[in-house]
Order: sequence, then C-alpha cells, then structure tokens
Amino acid sequence: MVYAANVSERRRQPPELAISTVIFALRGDGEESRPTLWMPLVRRTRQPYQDLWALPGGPLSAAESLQDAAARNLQETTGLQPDYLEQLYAFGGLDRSPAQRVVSIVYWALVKPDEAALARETDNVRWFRADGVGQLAFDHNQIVDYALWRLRNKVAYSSIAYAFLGEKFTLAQVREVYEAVLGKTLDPANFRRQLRAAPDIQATDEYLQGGRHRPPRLFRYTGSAGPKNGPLA
Amino acid sequence: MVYAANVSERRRQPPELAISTVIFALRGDGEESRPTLWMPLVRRTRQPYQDLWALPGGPLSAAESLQDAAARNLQETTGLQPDYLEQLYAFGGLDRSPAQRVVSIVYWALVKPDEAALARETDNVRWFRADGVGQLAFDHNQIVDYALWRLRNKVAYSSIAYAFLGEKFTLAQVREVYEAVLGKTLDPANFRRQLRAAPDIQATDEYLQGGRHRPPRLFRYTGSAGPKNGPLA
DNA sequence: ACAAAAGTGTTCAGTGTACACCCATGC
DNA sequence: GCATGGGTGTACACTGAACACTTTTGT
Repeated sequence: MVYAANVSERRRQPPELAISTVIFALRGDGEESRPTLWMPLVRRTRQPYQDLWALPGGPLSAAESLQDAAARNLQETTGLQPDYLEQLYAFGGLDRSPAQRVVSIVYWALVKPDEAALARETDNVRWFRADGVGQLAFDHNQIVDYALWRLRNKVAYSSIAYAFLGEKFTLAQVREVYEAVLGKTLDPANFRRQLRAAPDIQATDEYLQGGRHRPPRLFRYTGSAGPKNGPLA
Repeated sequence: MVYAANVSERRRQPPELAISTVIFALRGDGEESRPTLWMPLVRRTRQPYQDLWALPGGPLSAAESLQDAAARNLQETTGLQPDYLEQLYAFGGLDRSPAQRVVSIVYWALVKPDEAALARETDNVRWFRADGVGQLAFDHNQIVDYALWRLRNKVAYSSIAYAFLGEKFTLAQVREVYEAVLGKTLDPANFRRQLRAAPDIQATDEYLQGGRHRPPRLFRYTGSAGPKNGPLA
C-alpha cells in the first residue's frame, strides 16, 4: 500500500506528477457591498488530509499538454471554463505529501461572473473568500498565497482585470475589480483618465440603465484575453 | 527499447520528469569591447538530437528538492555554483522529445565572473554568446528565448544585476551589466544617481586603480542575493 | 430641490531624461 | 596640456495623486 510506504521504499519510486489550479472569480458578497475575490475548493474524500479543503487537481494524462490538463481538470471538478489560464509554479518539495512524493505543476485561472454563476456547488465543492480559506490540505495555503501575490502584481501592470468582467462594463466596474484585488480604494477621476488613455478600451454608445443615478457609459475591451509571457504562446 | 516505442505504447507510460537550467554569465569578449551575455551548453552524446548543443540537465533524483536538483546538476555538468537560481517554467508539450514524453522543470541561474572563469570547458561543454547559440536540441531555443526575456524584465525592476558582479564594483560596471542585458546604452550621469539613491548600495573608501583615467570609487551591494518571489522562499 | 454617481479640469510634487559642466588621472 | 571617463548640477517634460467642479439621473 502506497500510503504505508516507509522512507527508503519511497525514495526508490519516481515522483508523481500532478496538475492543480487556483481559480479566482469576483463576487458581490452582500447586497450593497463591493465585490470581493472568491475561489472554489474541493473537499478531500480520501487520505491524506481527508475532509480538508484543497485546490482542484489531479494527475497529468499522457496525451494532453500541461495547460490542457489544467483546463480539463478544472472543468471536471468545478464545471468552470476559465477566461484566463496561466502557469503559476512547479512545487516539488520533498514532504508535500506524506506518502508518495508528488511534484505539482500549478496553474491559476480567472473566470468571468456569468461563468462563475454557472458553477455548480456541491457538498464537495464550495466557494470561499480568497482571504478566508482556513487550513487547507498539503501545502495549498502557501500556493494560494503565492497565487494571490501574482494576481495582485499582474493586475497592476497587465490587462488581466478584464478577465473578471463581461463583454461590456462600466469604468466603475473596472475600478471595483482593481479595488477588490489590490485591497484599496482608487480615485475615480484619475482611474477613469488612465483607462481612457488605454488604446484597447473602446467606448460603446450604450449606457447602463437601472442605476440610482446618472447612467454610466458602457465600454468594451478589445485586447486579447490570454496570458502574454514574452516568447511563450 | 524506449526510443523505438510507438505512439500507443508511449501514451501508456507516465511522463518523465527532468530538470534543466539556463545559465547566464557576463564576459568581456574582446579586449576593448563591452562585456556581453554568455551561457554554457552541453553536447548531446546520445540520440535523440545527438551532437547538437543543449541545456545542462538531467532527471530528478527522488531525495532532493527541485532547486537542489538544478544546483547539483549544474555543478556536475559545468562545475559552476550559481549566485542566483530561480525557477523559470515547466515545459510539458507533447512532442518535446521524439520518444518518451518528458516534462522539464527549467531553472535559470546567474554566475559571477570569478565563478564563470573557473568553469571547465571541455569538448562537450562550451560557452556561447546568448544571442548566437545556433540550433539547439529539443525545444531549448524556445526555452533560452524565454529565459532571456525573463532576465531582461527582471533586471529592470529587481536587483539581480549584482549577481553578475563581484563583491566590490564600480558604478560603471553595474551600468555595463544593464547595458549588456538590455542591449542599449544608458546615460551614465542619471544611472549613477539612480544607484546612489538605492539604499542597499554602499560606497567603500576604495578606488579601482590601474585604469587609464580618474580612478572610480568601489561600491558594495548589501542586499540579499536570492530571488524574492513574494510568499515563496 | 436634493443626493449621488458620472465625468471634466486644474494644480502640484515627484521622477525620468537630456545635457552642460567640473574633476582627476594617464599619457 | 589634452583626452577620457568619473562625477555633479540643472532644466524640462511627463506622470500620478489630490481635489474642486460641472453634469445627469432617480427620488
């Protein structure tokens, strides 16, 4: 039995290769409050770490690329199709798993609100606020921290914020994304000017109706969605 | 025999896990010219890609972390001990290797000039200019391109430049590092001011003698050397 | 009319860049 | 003395932050 393997036995086996994904979505938690970052986790149904929450993941199938494996696994466990998917890091510490050694190649994903609304929530799949996940299985707390760090960094210098939004959005909604991710408020006037200066934000001639005040104009993002990692795809 | 395996056979085997490293050092190539980026490569002595140059690498031993594996492999193949070592990316495309599927976790390293001078150059280990490596084995050209991209990015916003330099250095030497990596000249006056404003650059009371002109002051870097990736070690 | 968000204008401090200039050394 | 790189001073354009102000809607 693998789980009972002693150390010398374990040293002889090749490390197992697994794929996991940290998934982020923005959700308005209350009625009147600002949206915040959420992520889906799956409950462990086996040892080790049985009944603790963990990142969705699984083994790498032989006939699919790493990214495809992440997307498929994500789809199978949570029903989600990400709008942004990028490799985060390969975790390969010796004692990540108590039995067989596991090397995990971790991806991180962003999903749009309509997609996140479709996500099925079962007894073994539940959404958590990103800043309140509690104790997770394996080294997954460390992985979530790193993913959050990367998200906060990347939102500041790239255009991933739009992966959190639908096709059309108000500039205030974009600002809410930044405020939720960065955890601080931003000056609406200056933020607006910055976005207007960006070439890949196009104004539509539509306005968001139904609000309590002056209807804001809707905009569209015309840049590409996927990650741009220099010479990589 | 692994290399003769057909596709359906190959699909059944678990992917192999390997570690490779892209190593950068700065070398003055001529007498009077500016230093440029170089990297050591190893010659393939077996199929596939026999006789082509490739990144140093090898399989992951069961009892060492990913980073330790990279450092050890690097030491064994090139004799180098890096001053900076950081994970680059996990490459896992289906057709990276013609026979068994291989997932490579790639690191990148920077070595100081005294260390690079010690490096043994044999018939199967040779140094190349980073911008003229020719055709490499596997997808290693793509990997080198990505490592170069990361290096150029990171040099602009972090302090890795000092991993290319010895304990004491002139500000002009630091500038030469930036110019070699970024591939453009920088204003000496403004560059100097920027560095003087950095808190972890300390002036010594020594001067570099033997130059053709006014002897420049030597400085010391007091910051830490390793990669700082947010919540990761 | 009033409140509140949408949207515009203006000021100000900090920063990067260009470049003129002085300093110290070898030849 | 002269050439050259070391090192300092300074002006200017650009940018981000602060904030006053106008516009447009719902109530």
